[in-house]
Amino acid sequence: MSETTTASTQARSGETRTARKRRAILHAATTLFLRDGYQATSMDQIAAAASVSKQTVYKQFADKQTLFRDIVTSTVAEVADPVAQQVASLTSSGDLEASLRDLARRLVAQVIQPRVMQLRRLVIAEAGRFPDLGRLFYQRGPGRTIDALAAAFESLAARGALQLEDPQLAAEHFNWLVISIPLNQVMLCGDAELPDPASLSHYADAGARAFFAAYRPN
Amino acid sequence: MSETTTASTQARSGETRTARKRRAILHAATTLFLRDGYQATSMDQIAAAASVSKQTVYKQFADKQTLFRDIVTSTVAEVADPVAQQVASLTSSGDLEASLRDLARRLVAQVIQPRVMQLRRLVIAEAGRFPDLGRLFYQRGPGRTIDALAAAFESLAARGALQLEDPQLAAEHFNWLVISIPLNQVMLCGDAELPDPASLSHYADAGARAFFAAYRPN
Amino acid sequence: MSETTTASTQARSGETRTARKRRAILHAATTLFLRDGYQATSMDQIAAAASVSKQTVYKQFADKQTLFRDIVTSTVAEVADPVAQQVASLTSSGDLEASLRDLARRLVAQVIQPRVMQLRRLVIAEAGRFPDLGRLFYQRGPGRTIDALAAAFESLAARGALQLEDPQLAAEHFNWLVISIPLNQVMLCGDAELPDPASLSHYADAGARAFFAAYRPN
Amino acid sequence: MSETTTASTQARSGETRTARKRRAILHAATTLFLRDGYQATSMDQIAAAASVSKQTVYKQFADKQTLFRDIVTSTVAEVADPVAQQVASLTSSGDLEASLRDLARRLVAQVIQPRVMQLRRLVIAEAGRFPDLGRLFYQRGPGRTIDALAAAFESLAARGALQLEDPQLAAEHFNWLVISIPLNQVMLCGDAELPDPASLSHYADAGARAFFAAYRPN
DNA sequence: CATGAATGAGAATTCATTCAT
DNA sequence: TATGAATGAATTCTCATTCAT
Repeated sequence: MSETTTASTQARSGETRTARKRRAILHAATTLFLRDGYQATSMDQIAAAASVSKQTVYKQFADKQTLFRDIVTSTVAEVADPVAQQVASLTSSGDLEASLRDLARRLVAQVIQPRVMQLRRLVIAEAGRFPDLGRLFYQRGPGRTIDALAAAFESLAARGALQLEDPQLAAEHFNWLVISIPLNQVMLCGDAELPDPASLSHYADAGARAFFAAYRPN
Repeated sequence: MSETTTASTQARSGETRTARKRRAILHAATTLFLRDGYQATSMDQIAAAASVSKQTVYKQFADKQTLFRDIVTSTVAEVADPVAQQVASLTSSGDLEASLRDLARRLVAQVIQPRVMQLRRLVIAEAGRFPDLGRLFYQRGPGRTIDALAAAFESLAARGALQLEDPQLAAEHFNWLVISIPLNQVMLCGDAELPDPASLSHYADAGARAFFAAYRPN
Repeated sequence: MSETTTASTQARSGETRTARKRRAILHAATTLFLRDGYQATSMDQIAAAASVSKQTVYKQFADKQTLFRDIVTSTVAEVADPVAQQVASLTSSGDLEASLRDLARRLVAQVIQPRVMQLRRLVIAEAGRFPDLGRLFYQRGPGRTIDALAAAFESLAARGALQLEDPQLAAEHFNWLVISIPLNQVMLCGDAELPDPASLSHYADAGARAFFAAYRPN
Repeated sequence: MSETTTASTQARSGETRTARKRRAILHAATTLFLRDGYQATSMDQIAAAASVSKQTVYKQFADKQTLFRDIVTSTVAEVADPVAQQVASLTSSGDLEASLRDLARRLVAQVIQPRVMQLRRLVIAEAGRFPDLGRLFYQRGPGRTIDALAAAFESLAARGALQLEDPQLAAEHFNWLVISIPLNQVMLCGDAELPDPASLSHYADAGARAFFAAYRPN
């Protein structure tokens, strides 16, 4: 007799009312935190945006910090760099430089997403108060990408497709060479400064080309 | 009535009492803003830390935002990359790669300074509420460095010491190749993660080397 | 629908589910009220501690005050001084002073019980808001003991075993002489100050002895 | 040019406005805490009763606990048993029993004061949350009286005016014999039950008499 | 001018109590 | 009947800003 219809917040069948409310809270809080930051977002706003009473929020999340942690953690997981898997497809067969350019484009596209950008800003802004969240973001984001790149580069080097001594270092170089330009621009100058897709591709290509020029065999 | 001057408000030598207080306020506010951020710093704290009444603060600065702008602006100026000038010393004479390494080390040392780091974090955190400050930081910081580098690289390329098409792009590559690794680590993982000087030099050297490998003639 | 009864709410043997829940609520609330006081105990806590929904609590007890009254009343009854009955065993035969000492020890042991102590504190703390409960505690606790003592003392005096004019007054003297020292210590200094059993016996003996010295014949 | 007239809260000459406000806060808070207890008194009420803004309260007292501690501490000092000094006047010359009765009356009068009574209730009610305050009250109140009595009794015993082994114990006995009856009555049954002055004197006399009967020489 | 007080609001969190399911 | 959500207010404490002295 419960949990049917009347649906307001994209009711999913099989979801208890409580779970639905919880999701609404998470949704609202995520939006607000990402947009306005931790301190500028109030629990009142969150409750209102979720169309839920403040009590319900506090029933589900012990306090603001807990809610924040939950949100950042799950958002990190959500936007966790799926590029890592595509790195594996880097093979020595074919045109490696072209493959690197392709990978670079994906990487830039991934990192430049508004969600990811906002999350990065949020995490940097609160690094003082939530140091663990910054580390988490780093490990699941850039860290993971770099690790995957390092593994791929090592195997490419073993096959003579790249020439390098320290795969981890090369991976770092690739990563930042490719994403730093737009990343820092948007980071500091705001989303208004978001470069157009063409520029993004250009940055990606140029980064990949520079990397390959530095690390190609001979 | 003190200040032992000719009854005018403008003391001949030294500073007016007013000016001294203003400086005290700026000093205190800078410390607090950099350490705790904009929102977590209260006007009460600032007044207390400056040993000044709140009214005095409001006499000198219309409101909190104005004070914040003033502080960020002047701190940006204060830490504005002095590396730019040293870039000019890059000549084709002698070992260019060694010169690049040297420059890279200075660049890293500059960027990794706590003051600069805190300012960057602050500016990123408030990018939403003070978009102009982010832009300012970018232009006076990385922007200026990159412009100087671009000019230097162009002249080096003209003399055949480097091979490149787009000096601006090469400058960006050099800059981020050199500073991105420690920058992002500290940015996200907190000052606790600050790499030791040896690592910093290592990152600088490796960045410079990679850059030169990518952009050397032939 | 469980309870395996004749579909009525009144189970034949044992307890109704309702009754069991009621007992659980009373148990939980008693513990919490005694430990934390009236104001510091929330209905939420009570419901949680009783593993019952808040609604169930409100079904059984109109409101917090009612629940509190019920609890204090029943706890008073529960710990109601069983010493009173033992007072009757005071006879003129044998060593009266020894009997008084024995009675004194029982009295101290009774009063110093954590449950009784907490209840006394609770009742004193809320004397302003629930004046009747304080009176109730007094009558069923010290009052009853004193009345019993008065009766016993009167009969002892009639038989010449004690010398006194006002039995009620003598009873009060005995009671407080015996329990006041540890009572006030613990009351004001907290349960941490609880004297060891040896001290308690000592206080009891000394009180009884002083009483007998004051009220013995001739 | 400041601090003259306009006086609202019994302005004392030579008192700064701040000090006057501070006193108003202490006065209001004392009244409310004593009447309603710690938890039932809100900072809003206090500010309102003191005709002062909440900010002013928080400027003077870090938080509610601090204010509470200050108030209890100073109230304890204020009502600190001045009987102690009068105890010294107990001499062996003259009618000792009469002197004891006189002292007893003063003791009862002291203890039964509404202020003292309320303070005792308050301290007992909050013994769990502020254990130090209970101890403080005990030491400065009953403790001090008892110590003074013990000293006096010891000297009286040395001169043969009393017969006792343990002066401290005798002092406790005197103290509680004299004050326990009205103390516990009022404590538990509320100020409504306050015995009339005649009864109080009667209790005092009876207590003193019983004490002397128990501890008189021979 | 500069100090302390005031303002007026808003933050996080909790509570007793009552609907709706 | 019993559960979770809602209500609506209260609590402690803080803030940016402005008077009054």
